[in-house]
Amino acid sequence: MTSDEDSPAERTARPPERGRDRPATERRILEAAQAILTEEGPSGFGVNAVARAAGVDKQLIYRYFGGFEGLLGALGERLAQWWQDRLLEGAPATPPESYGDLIEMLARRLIRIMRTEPLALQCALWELSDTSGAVAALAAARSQALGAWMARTRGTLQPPPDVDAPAINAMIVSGVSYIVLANRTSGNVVGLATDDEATWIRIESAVRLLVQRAYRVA
Amino acid sequence: MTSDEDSPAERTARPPERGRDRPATERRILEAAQAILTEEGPSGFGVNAVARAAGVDKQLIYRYFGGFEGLLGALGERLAQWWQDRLLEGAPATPPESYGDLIEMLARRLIRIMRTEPLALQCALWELSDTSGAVAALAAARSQALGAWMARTRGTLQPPPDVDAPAINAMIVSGVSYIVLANRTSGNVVGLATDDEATWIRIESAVRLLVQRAYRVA
DNA sequence: GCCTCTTGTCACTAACTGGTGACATATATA
DNA sequence: TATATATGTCACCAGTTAGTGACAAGAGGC
Repeated sequence: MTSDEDSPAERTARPPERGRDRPATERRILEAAQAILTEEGPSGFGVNAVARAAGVDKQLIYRYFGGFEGLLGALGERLAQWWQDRLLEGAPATPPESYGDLIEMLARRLIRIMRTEPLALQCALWELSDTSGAVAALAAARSQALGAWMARTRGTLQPPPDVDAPAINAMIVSGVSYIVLANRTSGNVVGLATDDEATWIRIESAVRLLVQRAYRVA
Repeated sequence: MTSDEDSPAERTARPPERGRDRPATERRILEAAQAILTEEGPSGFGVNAVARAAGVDKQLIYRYFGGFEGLLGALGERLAQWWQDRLLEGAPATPPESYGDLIEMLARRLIRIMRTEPLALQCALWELSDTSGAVAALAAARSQALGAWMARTRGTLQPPPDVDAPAINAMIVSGVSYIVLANRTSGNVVGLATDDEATWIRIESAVRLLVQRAYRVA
């Protein structure tokens, strides 16, 4: 209980080292946020963790982004671009010959991205678990990226008129997403050993069979 | 700072009210755990919350179940039975006429359960998000229940020999699961407005089309 | 040189988590 | 009836979270 415990002059506030630069700091924070989400997942994502990873005081998150929600919004914009890049990279997109080919290509790309990019997995997982609606921006980003890829690649291809293409496509995309998600934690999805690489070839074949038979004109 | 603040004789330990009965208490705890999981979901599930809901000190959870993991194990056994009951209830299971009919029936039952039972949703969500492996018991319970229903209902039906039935079925079950899960938080899955009741009819039709075309002998 | 705004850091609160040791009391046993 | 054990409660621990108010110091305008 000496008098020095509350002597106000002792606050030295270690000098900020790297010069003061708000845009750079905001970028650092966003990059740290993306890294945290990638490596720790939604449950590890928070103001404290992001600030710690960015090497910055969390107060700045409140000042620059308006708190948790604002940070999520900014991250959403960043991830929208990220999704577009991931979808477009890889094979040079040889034009599909049928609507079924188009959806099959989409499914293959989705499998590749979700299996190789942890960030994609964590985003999907976050969208499923969040109830506050704050993560809606992330879901919108991915949905928009998928739509853009479709519009860009489909050309003039049309599904057979008697098939409910949106519903079929939702089932395909959802099925792929769920299998990859479940593989992250269990290695056995619905009786399929997803830790075996051969299983993924079977899954791609199953997708091919489902899509081609669904969209074949009867 | 009077002397009564640490006088040891003041610990009165309010009388336990309801008589001491370990089996009953264990049941109370498990019921509370199930209720918490149903209403709050995985993120709200914890020793403190369960003890609070059960009106019991959390110390008993450690004594009777050996902590968090043990509680999960016991809850898993309870939920295995729960899944079997949910799968068997409802329509009296008119025997399917084809393997496709069988899978279609399974998908319909799964949609009904996941849409009407929050507990089913939260279980699926928990399985996807847990990384510690502690929730594996829950996944095993559901998987086993699905398998039992299949074995019980399929009779002698066989899929066409040239189709990879396990992979196809995994895609169907996964697709249905993901769509219902995503509907919980967003109301718009992959461009489908899942908050509209008519959409679910479209989804069931899509499942029917996918399954019947996949399992029709070519 | 002085003054103001911005950038950054520190220190704290209140609430929560999983987990543990000590205590009180009802019940069964000797 | 005395004693041991099982059951239940309380109080705390160290660690975490989201969020806020106060302070220090660089940067630019006058």
